[in-house]
Amino acid sequence: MLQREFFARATSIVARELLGTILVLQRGTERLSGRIVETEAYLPEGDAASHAFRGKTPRNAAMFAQAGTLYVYRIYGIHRCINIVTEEEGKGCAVLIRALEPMQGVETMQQRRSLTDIKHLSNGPGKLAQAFGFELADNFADVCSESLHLLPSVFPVYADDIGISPRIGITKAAELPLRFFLRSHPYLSRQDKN
DNA sequence: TGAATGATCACG
DNA sequence: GTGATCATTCAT
Repeated sequence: MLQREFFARATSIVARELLGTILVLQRGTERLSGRIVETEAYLPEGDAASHAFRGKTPRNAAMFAQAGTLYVYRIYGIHRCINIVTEEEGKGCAVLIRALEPMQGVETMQQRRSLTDIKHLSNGPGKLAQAFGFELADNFADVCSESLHLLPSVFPVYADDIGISPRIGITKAAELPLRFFLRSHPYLSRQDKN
């Protein structure tokens, strides 16, 4: 599985290299997993779109923990989003996991999402958090652990396979190309031209 | 295109 | 204390 050193690097590098890796969550006897196909980088300095832009607060505290820490937050009063903390402890940066392709535990995901179409189970940050059952209680969880970790991509991911675009749903620093995705992948939160 | 839905944070 | 804002989703 991916070690902490993997996450303790420049955030945009981590965001890019997370594409194709497999998120594994063991809850009791059940294992859920999926292949990451879309991420966004939230940089440590000068990134006005980042929750950590104005420093540490109760909500974003996990972003200042060590690399490989899970940062879970509630958005729009309804949904949850999950991030993985990057770089050195205390810098305040992370990668948002925006979409993945379900692998193991599809039935559970279908129940949680109240729908059967696999393409719509986890093609968005709020959707994948719901499908995997991530809660605010999972904030600060260790992504380098038995019950929660990432496995290397089964297939090689070449530069040509990767698309880059501005991040979605933000109003500040909206032009920065910090969203990374597997080009033409059917499980993206939205389909891009390039 | 807009409603749902509520915590968070900056400001004073 | 107050109010604008929000790294979204879904139905209309």
